[in-house]
Amino acid sequence: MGADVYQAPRGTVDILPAEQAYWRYIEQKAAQTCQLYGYERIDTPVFENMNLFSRSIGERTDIVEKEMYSFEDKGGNRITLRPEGTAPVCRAYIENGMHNQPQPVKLYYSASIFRYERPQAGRYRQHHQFGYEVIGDNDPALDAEVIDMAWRFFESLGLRRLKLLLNSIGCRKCRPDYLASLRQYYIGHRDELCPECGVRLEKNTLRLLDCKKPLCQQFAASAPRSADCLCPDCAEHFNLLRKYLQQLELPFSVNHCLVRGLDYYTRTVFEIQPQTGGAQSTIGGGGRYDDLIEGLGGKPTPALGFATGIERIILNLKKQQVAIPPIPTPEVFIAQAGDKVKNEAVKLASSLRGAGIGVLQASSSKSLKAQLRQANNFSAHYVIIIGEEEIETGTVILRNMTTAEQETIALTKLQNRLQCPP
RNA sequence: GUGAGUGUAGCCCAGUGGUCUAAGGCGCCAGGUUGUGGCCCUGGAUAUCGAGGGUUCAAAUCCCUCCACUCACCCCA
Repeated sequence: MGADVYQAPRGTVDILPAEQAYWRYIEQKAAQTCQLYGYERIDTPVFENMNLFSRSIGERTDIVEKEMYSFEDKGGNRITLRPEGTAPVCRAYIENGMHNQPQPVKLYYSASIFRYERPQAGRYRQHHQFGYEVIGDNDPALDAEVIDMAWRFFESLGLRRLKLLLNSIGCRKCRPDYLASLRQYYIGHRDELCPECGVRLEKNTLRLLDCKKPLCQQFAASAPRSADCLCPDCAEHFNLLRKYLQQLELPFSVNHCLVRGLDYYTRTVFEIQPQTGGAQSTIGGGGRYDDLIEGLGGKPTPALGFATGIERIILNLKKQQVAIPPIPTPEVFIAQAGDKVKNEAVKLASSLRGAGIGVLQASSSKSLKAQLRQANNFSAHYVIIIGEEEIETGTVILRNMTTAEQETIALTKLQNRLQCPP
């Protein structure tokens, strides 16, 4: 690479003006949805102490083992750029004594997430997640609400043809027994598994279930199912959740191979995916993490949440050709005829802006023809033409760029005319 | 981290060893008479052909290394 060629680091992108309409659209829908369900926004630091993530996500997950951006700062602290959003929110909940607030506490965030991965479409080293957490209540109706909210959010964006996958992976009481029987089952097929699954068998038994190799999928299909091995409390919780989801007419399907990559999940896990899509198709997912807050040093506190990747949402909005409202630009353009009137043009622009009217100014060196072309390129609806003749009579020419009609109008009436067009 | 593909102006792309001091389209800029856009016409600017090195009389075209992107694995949003 040339010594003086600068490019954005691998896996990062500039979000250019042309893309911003998507971001603003999603941001706005997210905030609306959150308000509808009673969530308040929280912003946590971009970096945290490393052990917050290794303890919460799981020491032996891929995220912690090989994907974190970690470094030592000048004070010798082990720092990590946040690789997910839930643990920081839980840390903030504990640190700020939010258990003293009325429970549950409902928080949402929209934040940059950092993971050192090999970039692909829909996968970046810096990406953005919108997520929300409801902390301090174990009511399965809240699980249903969290899922319903995610679904409603995607619908409000105009995304269609999504599918909702659901599973329950039990709690610390019943999961060990389930994992033991799963392990037992897979040990019986050890020699037939793919090499990766051989490793998973030792390292992360649950993940055996979502291997994509056809043969491994056959084993997964007849493997013991977590939902069949729940303790009475978890079974009741899962039953109620499904009942509520049916009430809400959410088209979920229980997928017993659905497990998630972070260790803190308990009971409910779910994912939302487009019906067609490549490898990184999941646009959002979440679940319950009833032990996480306690694990981070808080009081035992049930909680659950959801997160979605903005870049993947945009990918799908484009794929489904959803029309996005454009970001408004100034409607008025001031052109000047002759260079002696620049002073007046500058004053006029400022006074209109002071009245809340968006204004662009023409480049003074351009011909009037070029200024009009410039106005057209910027999609101005009105062009104000100001020249020496106009200044003498205290008027301007107001040209409507859509109808190509124009009139001479007194300067004193201009503002009113632009604010209340006939 | 593994495997495969790709990389020519702001964008889309032609070009597979000499006629390439690189073609076309979009976009941009300017003109088509004196103070008026969009269509049309004419003209113009913009490319160290991803970077570095090598082979050759000759390289955008062949080889090597690196960088980036895309796809799959892996993982996940």
